[in-house]
Amino acid sequence: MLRFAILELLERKPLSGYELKRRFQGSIVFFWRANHSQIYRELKLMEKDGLVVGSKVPHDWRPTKTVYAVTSKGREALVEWLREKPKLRGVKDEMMLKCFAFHLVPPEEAEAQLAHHQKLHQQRLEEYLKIKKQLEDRHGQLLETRDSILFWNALCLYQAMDHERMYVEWCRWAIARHKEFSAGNRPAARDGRENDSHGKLAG
Amino acid sequence: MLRFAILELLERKPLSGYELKRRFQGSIVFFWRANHSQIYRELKLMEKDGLVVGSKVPHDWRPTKTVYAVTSKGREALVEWLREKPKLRGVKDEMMLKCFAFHLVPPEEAEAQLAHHQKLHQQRLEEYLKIKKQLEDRHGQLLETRDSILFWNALCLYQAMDHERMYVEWCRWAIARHKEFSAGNRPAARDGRENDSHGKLAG
DNA sequence: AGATCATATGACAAGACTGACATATTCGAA
DNA sequence: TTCGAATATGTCAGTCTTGTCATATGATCT
Repeated sequence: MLRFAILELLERKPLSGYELKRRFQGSIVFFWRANHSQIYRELKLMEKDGLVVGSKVPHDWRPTKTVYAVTSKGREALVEWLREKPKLRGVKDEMMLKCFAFHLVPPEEAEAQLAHHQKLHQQRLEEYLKIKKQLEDRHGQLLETRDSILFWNALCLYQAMDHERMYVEWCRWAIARHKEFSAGNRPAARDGRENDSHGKLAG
Repeated sequence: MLRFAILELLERKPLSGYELKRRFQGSIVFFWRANHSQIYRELKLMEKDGLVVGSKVPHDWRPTKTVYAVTSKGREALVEWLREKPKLRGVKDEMMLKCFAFHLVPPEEAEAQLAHHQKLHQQRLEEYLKIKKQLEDRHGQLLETRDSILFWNALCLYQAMDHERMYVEWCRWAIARHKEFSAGNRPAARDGRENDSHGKLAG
């Protein structure tokens, strides 16, 4: 899995392990991440498998780096993988796992955790918006591009933003429901429910 | 991580490894999953750590099973974990990782994959709706419950549904954008964009 | 009679991932 | 001049996770 993420980036431009790590930050982080120890190890394995070749690039100052480029074998492996039907993999979400047992903690704490999580996702959303803005400044309206790399990149970015937005909204909604629950209110909130997301969507 | 998922379920009711696996299917699958080999191994480790105790329960027919119950130490560990602030973990999404490099495959194939993925998420959403319906048949309107276990359960279920809905919508939207892109259209679609999710939300 | 399904448990290999430790250089700031 | 930050690379231990193979039993279907 990780090796395909690496191949995708190297296919655009040969990079060293360190540069690769930085590229992850700016694009693939949306849906994949890895730390440097993982990346360096994987690069060596991939070289052994003939998917990439490394070449040493000396520097005046700074340590010599090894820049990796995709081989034709690597490119084939990447395309082959891209054409496979992806299977639907399960979500793993620590916050939700906790939420599932929040009846075991004091209600204020549960609510504080929801609020905290909302903030984290909000922040992440804002980072993504910043990245979007940068791309737009450089390339204009993303969806009007003729560049297929940029086009798919944009779709991915939108997906990542949708995800964060959904999460933020859910947190907000959950906190409101929880307040009602704690107060023991039933009917007062009912009229309002038609106007929030779950009133519309959950039917 | 897995051990807390297990503790959450055992805290409600002592279960054998096999039953635990089945419980995962019905509730925690929304945001965590594990196969049986993982569960059995973890249960043994947890018993060694004193978080659970197993007791053999013989059967007339069927092999004897070992039912595990949470110890007070296990319960403490669970609550302690629940009260920690959860850190925001990165998403890992194979489909999106592929999407990022879809410029390398023929456009029809990319689109077919999006459509296929949309269907998978649609199906998952329908499963969740079925589960929701079952819960409602048994307990009435979920958000009006006085049962805190059920309440949090419902919030989690709604989150899972929101997630699937978001994904389905994004796939639909992405396919439409991609058709425009392939056709080389720019302006024709512009008026319509104000009415779809990204016209509204991405600003 | 034979096949298959559901219950019930486990071993094992391989891969993925985290986090801490370790090292070396150069630049710029305090 | 000392400190930290950025560049650049690696090891290692331990954990988590996946997937496959293996083994039983009894029930039910054909």
